[in-house]
Amino acid sequence: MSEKRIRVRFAPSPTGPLHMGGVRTALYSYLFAKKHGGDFLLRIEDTDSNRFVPGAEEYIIEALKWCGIEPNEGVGFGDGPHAPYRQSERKPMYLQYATQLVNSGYAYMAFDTAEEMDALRKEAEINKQTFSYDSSSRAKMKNSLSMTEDEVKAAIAAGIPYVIRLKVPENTEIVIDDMIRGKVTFNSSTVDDKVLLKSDGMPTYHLAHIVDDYLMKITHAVRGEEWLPSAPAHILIYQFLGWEMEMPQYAHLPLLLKPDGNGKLSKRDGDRLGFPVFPLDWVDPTSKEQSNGYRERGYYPEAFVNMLAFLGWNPGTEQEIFSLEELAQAFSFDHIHKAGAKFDPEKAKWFNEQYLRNRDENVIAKSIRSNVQEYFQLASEDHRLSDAYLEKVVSLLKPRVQFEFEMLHTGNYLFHAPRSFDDTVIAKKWKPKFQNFFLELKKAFQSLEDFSGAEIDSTFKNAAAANEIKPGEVLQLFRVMISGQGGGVDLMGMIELLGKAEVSIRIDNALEHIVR
RNA sequence: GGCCCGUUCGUCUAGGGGUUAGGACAGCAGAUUUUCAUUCUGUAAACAGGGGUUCGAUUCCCCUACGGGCUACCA
Repeated sequence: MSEKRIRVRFAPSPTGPLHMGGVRTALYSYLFAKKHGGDFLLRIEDTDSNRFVPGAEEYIIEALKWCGIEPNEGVGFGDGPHAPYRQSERKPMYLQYATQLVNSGYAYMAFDTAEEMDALRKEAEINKQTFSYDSSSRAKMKNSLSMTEDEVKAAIAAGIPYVIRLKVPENTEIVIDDMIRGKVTFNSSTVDDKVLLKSDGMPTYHLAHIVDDYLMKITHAVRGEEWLPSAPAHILIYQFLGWEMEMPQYAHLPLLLKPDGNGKLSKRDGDRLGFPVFPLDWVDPTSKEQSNGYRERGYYPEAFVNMLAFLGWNPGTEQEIFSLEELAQAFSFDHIHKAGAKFDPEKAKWFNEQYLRNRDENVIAKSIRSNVQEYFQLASEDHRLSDAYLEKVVSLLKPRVQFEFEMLHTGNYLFHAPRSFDDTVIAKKWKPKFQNFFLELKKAFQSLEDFSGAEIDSTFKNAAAANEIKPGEVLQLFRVMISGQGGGVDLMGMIELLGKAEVSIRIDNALEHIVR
């Protein structure tokens, strides 16, 4: 094996927001590079000006940053020795290699118009066939192979637009050694003469990614399975350019499938089933259509990345929670599952829950403070915004939620007195004699010096005994009086947190509601 | 249609010629929590089908079925 430094690139097209499948491709590329102490770079493949979407490139960069999948080279990450990293800015380089291929007889110029091509495709369709521009048909087409030298010169002189096509040989075996699938064999007769350079002078993906991978000294090319059918053409290009020894190793990743039914995961599935398909929120600049992001839906980036890593890969052990560094240590293409993975939104939530549980209470408290203030409209000096108060809130609520933002509405009664009461509980449990009990309890609370959970608990039990009441009779009732709800966080903990004064007020309020 | 890839519990997956086919999510049941949630315990649940090869195939080979991808001057 060579001692070449491992270099892996992520090369998306700025045609819209980065799909979670794209993030996974970036993640695996990144992990592989990190595992081997190599480089990870971001290249923007913007060779199709028609599909360019403003803001998409910025979105890609921001999404990678949010995930912690940071390239050490490339667009948005300080460029590097192989700048520029945007293909539109590398246009002259591609022409050079396309010309080289034509001159060496491995490619040719084709003058066929879009209309002519469409007509041929339609005709083939009628006969239930597919038109293919290849060794079987190119002699009948208008190209530098079928035309005389003079005709070609005349066409160029007349300014007739042309493309450069790869001249794929007939009936030869092409084998690709994929890192995930092993050896895959194709017959060159099933590969069409792909366009290498478009009539506007821009390269297609086929030429561009190869020139760039070669120039940027890429050692491993990770991409989606949808590229496997064109891989033989890519191998041919490497051979024809004389770069066979420098060809990166390809890894074709399985696809991400929709949770229900069949087919690959799309934005529509997210809308339909209510889960995000993109890392960040996105608004389409022309249609104004909105797409939900994991970030805005309250996912921790660590949880999102961890979840994504396990969609098609496993560490070979039973450990499921991995930091990015641990993932990089454990990662290997050997453990990538070959079949597509159906995405499970429930498991995604579970991952977030795990990260929430493991997060320090004071960290969460700091994180939710401004949201709490806004949500409950608290003055900034309100004691409920203090570290101490918020940390207790978090410790009470943490086992009950999967996302930080859920704490606000799940635990709303920790921030304000109940505005309504669960009357079904009251109707079922209330007895007139309880009124006196709760008044006594309130007094007992007020005389308590140490208003702590244990003290509160024993005070409660003593008061009940004094009134010949079993604690079970009034416990849920008490909860409803304090929180308005029949269920919720630990009652004594809640009372301790709320404090003497607030609890007294709430008892009075509740009594007024019940007895009135 | 053609070419290519794939197929283990509902889902993500481990395993790999001889296993009680393991784990996780979701489900169900019980314990604990005088609530709910948490936690714990238990439980149900899978090798697509057919042929080979073999003493023995879920595992290797072939065929079929099913699923997916590609079949653009898009990536």
